[in-house]
Amino acid sequence: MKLDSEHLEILAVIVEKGGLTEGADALGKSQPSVSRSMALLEKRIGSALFEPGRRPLRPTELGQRLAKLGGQIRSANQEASLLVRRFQQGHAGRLRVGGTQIFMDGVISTMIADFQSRHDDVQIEQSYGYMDGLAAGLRNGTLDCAILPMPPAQVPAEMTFVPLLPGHNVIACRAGHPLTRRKGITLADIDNYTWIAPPSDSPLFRDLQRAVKAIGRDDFRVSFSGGTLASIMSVLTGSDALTIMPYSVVFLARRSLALDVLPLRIEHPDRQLGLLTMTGQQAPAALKRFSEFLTAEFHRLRNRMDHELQMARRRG
Amino acid sequence: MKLDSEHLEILAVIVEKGGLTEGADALGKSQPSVSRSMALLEKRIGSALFEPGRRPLRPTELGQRLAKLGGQIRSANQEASLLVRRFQQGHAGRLRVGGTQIFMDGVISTMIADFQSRHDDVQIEQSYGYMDGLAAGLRNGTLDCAILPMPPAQVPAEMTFVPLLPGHNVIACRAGHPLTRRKGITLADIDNYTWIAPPSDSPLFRDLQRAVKAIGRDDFRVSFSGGTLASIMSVLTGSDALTIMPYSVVFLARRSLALDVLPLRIEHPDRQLGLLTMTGQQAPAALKRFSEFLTAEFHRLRNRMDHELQMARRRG
DNA sequence: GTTATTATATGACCTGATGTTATGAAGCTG
DNA sequence: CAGCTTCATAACATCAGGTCATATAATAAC
Repeated sequence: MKLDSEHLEILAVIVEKGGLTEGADALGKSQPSVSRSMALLEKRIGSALFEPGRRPLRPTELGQRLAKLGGQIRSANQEASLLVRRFQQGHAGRLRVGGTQIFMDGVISTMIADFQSRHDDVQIEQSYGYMDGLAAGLRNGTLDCAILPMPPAQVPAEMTFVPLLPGHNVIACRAGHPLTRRKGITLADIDNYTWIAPPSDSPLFRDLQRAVKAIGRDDFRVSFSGGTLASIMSVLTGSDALTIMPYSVVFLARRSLALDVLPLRIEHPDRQLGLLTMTGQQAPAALKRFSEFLTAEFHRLRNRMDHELQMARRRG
Repeated sequence: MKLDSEHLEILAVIVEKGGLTEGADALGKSQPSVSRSMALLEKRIGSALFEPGRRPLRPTELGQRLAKLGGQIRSANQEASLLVRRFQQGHAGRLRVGGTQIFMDGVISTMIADFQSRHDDVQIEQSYGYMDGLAAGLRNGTLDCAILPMPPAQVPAEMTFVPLLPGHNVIACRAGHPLTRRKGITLADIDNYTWIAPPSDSPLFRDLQRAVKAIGRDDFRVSFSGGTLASIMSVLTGSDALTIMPYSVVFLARRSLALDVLPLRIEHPDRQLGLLTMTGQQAPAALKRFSEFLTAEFHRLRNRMDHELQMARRRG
């Protein structure tokens, strides 16, 4: 025989509050309603839950013990309500975030760390990919959002793109690199150094090809390839090799690594680094939070980058 | 917002079984019923519990977590059902047993120990009293049963008395007492020894008075009084004092103490030691068990006492 | 791709639990 | 014993939740 959990919860409150009337109050129900629920429960189990003929209603031994179980049920139920609320407010949940490797590793991951320290119950599943894969992930529901560089004109119809930062690539090198001491850098200067290549299927790699071509060369010497950001940084700071990177990545990495940027403008399509999501789809609330958080963080990041730019101009 | 515990339980089963249809089966409900319950829950919380457009229904992150809480509720509920069943079968519960001191201490307490070793969840609250107090306790519901000597004719109308043993008192002394070596014991013989008096308000004390009077004396010397069974036994075995006691108490005590019984018949009203309960009242199931248990135990006790009587007759 | 199969959702209907207010009965208190 | 408090009951309305029949949609099979 299955008991009604609701009945047990009511019982728990009555016993806790010390009386049917007070219990009804605490439950926000009318006294007769509660009374009848208990009568029904007693009828079901065929035993008394309360000592008969006692006016401040006192539980029997059985009533007492069932009330305890009712209390367990009650607290589980309350926790469930709480959980729902937190999910809806985005304080809990799962967020599947996809993005391009270098940018995720160099910029987003520290922001995710910040985000999680404020929303400790949001579980983030990160994955890597480029535009096509990420879009597919969004479409088939295995991703909640994607962070990637994108020409605003190419945003798929059913998706929304929130730009976060201009997609500005630079040529990076170790601090103190010989080229940083030159005033005017020439083709020949650059030609003396090898390149660290980003993954060969990445847009960054194509950017590198394009940039080199724009400088007037068809090929370039690759001294290191196939690594993720961590390896690239190690090679970069430990050698005179050059690489191409989003400026934001260099900017942030400079806080802990000795890096520098060559004063050379690189041509590439007008892209924005931003957040891509499915448009109509009802998004998890945590996504909204995450999106707002990223927007704010990138706003700050931009300010800091602009500020540094001012300083650099003043200096030279 | 309060969620329906029933819904959470259903969710738990669905998630556990891996599908709505299987879950409905496991719950013994129809598939549409379960489907609608989930639809209702989703509507209430305003979020999806299952990934949309997945045929073997798969829970969302929120659904997964709520299901876990539903599982907790479910197991508490099941435990409640179990508890009720055990109560009804008398394997659990509380039994308030009252009785006369000497008899409770000397006979019933060991039986209670036996009973509890078989019904480990029955909690026994023992109290002492004599007829009037015990009857009052039964009437006002502070006692579930009483164990006491009673003349069958005096059983109150609203109560039921189950005789367990003839209320046969004897004069006890230490083993090896001088009187046990005599063939015919005379008044004068007894007069040489002092008495250990049972509590002065006990029927046993009145029995002692009556017995002494029947022998032809009006008074008797009391060397010890006011003790419970344990003290009485100590004094009895450590001195030549005599006392009056139910034979059953002496019989059982002899297993571990050096006691003997004087071959003197004591006159007293025709009483039965037995179990007194309220008649109509719906008794706790544990009481029925206890009553049956006592009946069986006393049956065995009687057989053993009879057997010893046979042996004693044969010997002398 | 089309069909078959299986899984889930929906409609129509009925029962029963639960909410309400008004009121009666019974224990507790002074 | 009077009066207060506490609980139970009656009468009624509403809605959750049970059923079966059936539609729809995802997956599997061909």
